[in-house]
Amino acid sequence: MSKRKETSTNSLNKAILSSFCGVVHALDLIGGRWKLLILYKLGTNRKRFSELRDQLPNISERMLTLQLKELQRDHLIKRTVYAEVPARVEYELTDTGMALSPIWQDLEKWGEAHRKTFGAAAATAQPDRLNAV
Amino acid sequence: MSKRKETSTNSLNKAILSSFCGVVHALDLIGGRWKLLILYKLGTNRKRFSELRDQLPNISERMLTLQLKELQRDHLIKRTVYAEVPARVEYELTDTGMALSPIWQDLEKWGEAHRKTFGAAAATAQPDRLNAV
DNA sequence: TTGGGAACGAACAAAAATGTATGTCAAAAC
DNA sequence: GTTTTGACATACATTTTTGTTCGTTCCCAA
Repeated sequence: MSKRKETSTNSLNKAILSSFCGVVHALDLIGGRWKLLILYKLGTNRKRFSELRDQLPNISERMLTLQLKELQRDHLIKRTVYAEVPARVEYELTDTGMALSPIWQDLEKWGEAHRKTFGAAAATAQPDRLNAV
Repeated sequence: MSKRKETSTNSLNKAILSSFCGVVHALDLIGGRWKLLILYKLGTNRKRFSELRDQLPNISERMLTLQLKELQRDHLIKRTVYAEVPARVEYELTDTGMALSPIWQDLEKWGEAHRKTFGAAAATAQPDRLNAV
């Protein structure tokens, strides 16, 4: 989120791919470690910063802040500040964010099925090196 | 893919989240810059290494190799080597990989719709800093 | 006997993502 | 006047991902 080099091949590839394929664009918006989880938590009802922090295992405040800011920038969530002291801030899904919901429900099913079939071992198992025909 | 530090908070978080939520597990498998694109290219029919390389804008051979290896490890694609000279290798989706297809078709729609609505400007626009109530 | 193409592997370098520690702000409670 | 609280900001360190360059192998064809 901070310092980037806009001219790196890395950045350029990202932009190219993102403009050329909707899926990649989508992944850009919801990718990363925490975003889908945050959206998921907000799926049912609006939550405040501290609630999210407490419900997301191990997230640091910095990460939460960054992700929320990006999600807001990309119009997936809406942020509301209440002028109280100490401040209270609430987050909720936008319509665009809600539109994702059926998709990650399917993805959830697929992911669970995959895990049940292949187990955690899949993460370390090596593929056959040669299966010639 | 190469040297990791299995004990870092980073790695641990990844593992924790992945085991606790199917969506995160799924994102683990199809995330990254190229994987969904590769799956997409293989969606219609099996392709060989060089075809993929030529059809993916700007991908390096190394990246393609790495991604293919991981996809194979995770049972999303199947690799077949023909004992010819020079070697010919073909890749195709497994059933698990195919099962993803409806999902990324929805994701594609969502991504396109998002881009049309918010445009490329979304990537640089800043959210309102304060919208007190 | 050199040269070629296909599909990689290895060493290295750059960039991006993630995590840690500490500081800020306002006003109200003590 | 010191402390407390929620929601961050800032500086910095670490880890992971992505990209670059070169080398390798196999046999056959020129």
